Parts: sequence; C-alpha cells; structure tokens
Amino acid sequence: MSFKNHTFKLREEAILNATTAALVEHGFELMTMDDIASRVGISKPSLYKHFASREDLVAATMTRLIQQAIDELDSYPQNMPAIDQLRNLLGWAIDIRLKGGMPFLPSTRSSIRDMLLRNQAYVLSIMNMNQRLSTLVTQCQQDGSLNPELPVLVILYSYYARTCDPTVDYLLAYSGLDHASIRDHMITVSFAGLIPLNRSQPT
Amino acid sequence: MSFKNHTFKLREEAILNATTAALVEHGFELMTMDDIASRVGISKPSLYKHFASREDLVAATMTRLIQQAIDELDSYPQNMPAIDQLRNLLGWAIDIRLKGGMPFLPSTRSSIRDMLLRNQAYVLSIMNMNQRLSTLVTQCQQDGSLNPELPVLVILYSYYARTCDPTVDYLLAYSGLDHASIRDHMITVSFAGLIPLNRSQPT
DNA sequence: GTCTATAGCTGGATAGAC
DNA sequence: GTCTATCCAGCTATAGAC
Repeated sequence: MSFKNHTFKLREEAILNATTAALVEHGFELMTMDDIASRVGISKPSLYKHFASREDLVAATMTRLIQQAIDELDSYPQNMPAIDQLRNLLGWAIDIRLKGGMPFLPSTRSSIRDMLLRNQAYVLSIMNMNQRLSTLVTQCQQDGSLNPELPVLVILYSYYARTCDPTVDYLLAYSGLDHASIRDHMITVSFAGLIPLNRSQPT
Repeated sequence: MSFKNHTFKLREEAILNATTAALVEHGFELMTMDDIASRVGISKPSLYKHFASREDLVAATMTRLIQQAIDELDSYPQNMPAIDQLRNLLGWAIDIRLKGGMPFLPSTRSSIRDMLLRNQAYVLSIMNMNQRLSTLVTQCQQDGSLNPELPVLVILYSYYARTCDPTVDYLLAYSGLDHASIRDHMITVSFAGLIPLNRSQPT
C-alpha cells in the first residue's frame, strides 16, 4: 500500500516533468496526451487515471512551477532587501528558461487563462504568488529602489512578463551569448531599461 | 477583367483582416480555415483559391503587418532623432494592440517561427525591418540615447518583445487604466525600466 | 470561381479485457 | 490499475457539380 502510493507519486512526478517538456517544446495548444503518455512510457488510459483531463494536467504542471517559485522566495534570508529578492527570483526564472524549462506566464491567450482560472489549486497558488510579489514591489517603491511613480500593477505585470520574455529564446538562438550573459542582460534591461544609466531623461 | 481583379484584391484584404482578428482571438494553433471562411462570408474552397495553405495565409498576414510597420517608419520626418523614431514606432505598435490588433512577434514557439521562415515574402520583410531597426539602435548608441554597453541584439530583441508584451493584455484586463496611460507606461518601462530615474544604480 | 460534400487524419476521452 | 482497441469530434484540404 505504501509502496504503491510511493510509485504512484513517482509516476506523477514523471508525468509532470514530461508535461513540462512537452509544453516547452510544443506549447499548450499542440501538446497532446498521446505525446505525454509516450514520453512517460505509459498508456493513455493510465495517464487519465492520474489526471482527469488535459486541462487538469496542464493546471497541475503550472501550479507546481508556481509553488517552486514561492519555495525559491522562501529560501532567501529574511533580511535580504526586497529589490534583491526580486532580482534573484527573476534570475532564477530566467535560469530555468535557459535550461529548457517553462516560463511562469503560460500565455496571454484568454482561452488558456480562463482554463487555468477554473482550476482552484492553480488560482490559490497564483494568488499567493501575487500577494508575495505585490508586497515586495510596494516595499521597493517605498525605499526608492523601484520607481514610485509607476502603478504597482504596471511593475508587477512587467515583472511577470520578463519571466516569459521571448528575448531569452531569441538571444539563445541567434546571439551566441552564453547563459550567464543572457541572464545578466535580461536582468539589467528589466530593471534599468534600454537607456544609459545616470541620466536625466525626458521619458 | 479589371473589375474582377479589383474585387479579388478587396476580398483578399477582407481575408487578411479576418485572419488578423482570428489570430488575435484564438492564436495561431487554434485558428481554423473554417473560421476565416465564415468570417469573410465565403466558402473554404474559395479561401483556398486565394491562399494555397493555412501557412501561406498566416505568413501573408504577418508580412502585411510588418510592411505596415515599415510604412509607419517611412512616414517619420527624415530629421527625426533615431530614439524618437523608436519611441514612436513602439507607441504605434502598442496602439495597435490596444485596439485589438496583432503583435509583431507571433510567438517564441519554434514550430511557428520555422513555418514563417519557410515563406520568402515574410523573410524578406522581416530582414528589411531588422535592417532598419538595427541602424536606428546603433545610431542611438552612438548619440548616447541608448545604452552603448548593451549588445545590439539585446536591445533589438527586447524592443521587439515589447511589441508583444503580455503586460498590455493584463493591464487592459485588470488595471482599469485607460489606453493612453497603458501606452505611456509601456513606453516608459521599455526604455527607462522599473527603477527610478536619475539614479546611479548598482546592477 | 464558387459552392456542397467528403476524404483523410489527428487527438481527447473511454469501454472492456486482464 | 494497466493495457488494447475504439469512438467521436473537429480540422485541413480537395473532388466534382454548377
């Protein structure tokens, strides 16, 4: 019984890993249950014993990723400045992308967003994440490390967007830059933008 | 003959418009030829008389969009500073998004990218666009309006990415900000980043 | 050149044997 | 709980009548 439970858990991990790989490779719309089953080495009905539908499977995969991000945040020292927490978490997310992993934000497509929002576990995890990040952003605006004139949501969504920025993929494919450089440039551009430092700038 | 040709052109415009709307609504993968035909009010075989395949249709739609961007660039006065040309073009692209139009960069998904790269007209237009933008970026780095320490490709891809930034969609859906504010914030964040102006900043 | 009708295929989901 | 085999829906693309 405990053994069965254990192997069940292990297989579930394998399924989520395979789904992550399939999502990265094909994207949500072209990800098929056949492909997942074949990657894991099980049959499709067995796959459906673990996840009742394709939607459930995708939502579970996204939920695990968000939980990993929250765990990453939790691993930072209590006294780390908020801006450094944001910087480090973005670096963590970009590293995942560079290693072939999945971005936070699955899509701007409303069909996918709506589908995920129907999944309770996913919604809970994303609300948790939003709460954590909003607090950090507000702290940064108060201590002057982020622009206090920008609405919180503008910063928050821009931050999320950088975790799924296609620039990473294009730089990987065409620039010849190594992973560390891509990571550093992405962080620089995300926080400091494209214009030179130490400027008084007209917007 | 000339009349037929004229209506043919008009219908082709209508097809491209319908495809744009379908791409915005459903995304590339879920865009169907049935849907396009029904939006235009013609039958599927007639649609295939205009475009030999779904891929051709999508490529033609993207090509038209890129050509419109080049036309926009061409409309700027010769003596407009390069940085203002970049700012204005980004504003133009975001306005299109806000009005329900399509972003430049269709996807980071390699299957779509590869498909488009097999289309000669598309490749030519995108090369033209890259050429124009690269020149502007280099000029800006020389006159100090863009950070000269960043590789050109980092700036170029980041710039493209802002034209398809999901932040626009999320701000539209959840922030309550009006179009002009969203547009202005997007431009500010793209060029100046998230940190306050007039800073000497560690990164 | 336009339509109706359909071929051919793929993928989500399941029935039923073991 | 796992498999093989299969159902059914929906899609691209085309044949063939007009």
